[in-house]
Amino acid sequence: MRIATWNINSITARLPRLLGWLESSGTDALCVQETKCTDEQFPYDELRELGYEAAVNADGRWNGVALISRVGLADVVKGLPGGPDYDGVQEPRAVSATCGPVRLWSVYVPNGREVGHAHYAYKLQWFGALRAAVAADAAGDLPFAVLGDYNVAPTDQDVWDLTVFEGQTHVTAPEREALAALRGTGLTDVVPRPLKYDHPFTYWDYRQLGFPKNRGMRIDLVYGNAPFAKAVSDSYVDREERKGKGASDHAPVVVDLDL
DNA sequence: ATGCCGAATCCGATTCGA
Repeated sequence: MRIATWNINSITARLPRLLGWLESSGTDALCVQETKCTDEQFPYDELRELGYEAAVNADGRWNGVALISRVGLADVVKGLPGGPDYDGVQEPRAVSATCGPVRLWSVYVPNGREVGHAHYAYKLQWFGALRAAVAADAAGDLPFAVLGDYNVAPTDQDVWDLTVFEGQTHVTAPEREALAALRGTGLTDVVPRPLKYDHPFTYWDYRQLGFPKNRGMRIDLVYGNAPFAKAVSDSYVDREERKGKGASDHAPVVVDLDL
């Protein structure tokens, strides 16, 4: 089966591309982030016409995640159990479900904004809650993976120029330690192959020719447990989807599984 | 050609993103 994760930066603005990409890629289950819509605005009907059902956790103009599947959606959980509030609100940043033989999470980790900002503390708290919530499944015998926009570059090689990010979020030690702690539950970073250049960036800023100059970051990650990682036959970043007018600033990360 | 930021919202300046 083929699964993927994609920060689509508004499912409304991206709907033609989303529908076209689902068909052309033959993806069975897709994790999406930044739907930027309410549940009422979510394009359930258009997806159903292509044979997909969706589990959605979205409440308006910011954030929002979904699982889109044509191989089943069972035991849906909306939200991050035990997750922290921000400004007194539980933001829609997680949804999980069992899609055929594999249990998947779609996550949109808080950005953090600036080191020392309340949003940065919230980001680290959110990682702690995620670790606790997935620990049992990560150590389990069934294929399991947490996919999404982690808003952290795991290594120095995962940003196009480290000097640009000095003192910024996404590369700090506490954020990387939070990722390492998450892996410590039994998850492996399934690193995709790039379709061009030497590093599998997944995000390129819209501004200043970020994509043509390959000024990217690898922040969209697939963290799978041992049964999941063992089943991976291929993985790549579909940078073709980042091209042209009407692209998201993130490209889909595709994973093929012998399941 | 991969091309100089884009999306949602109290309709247009503001907020957010990484």
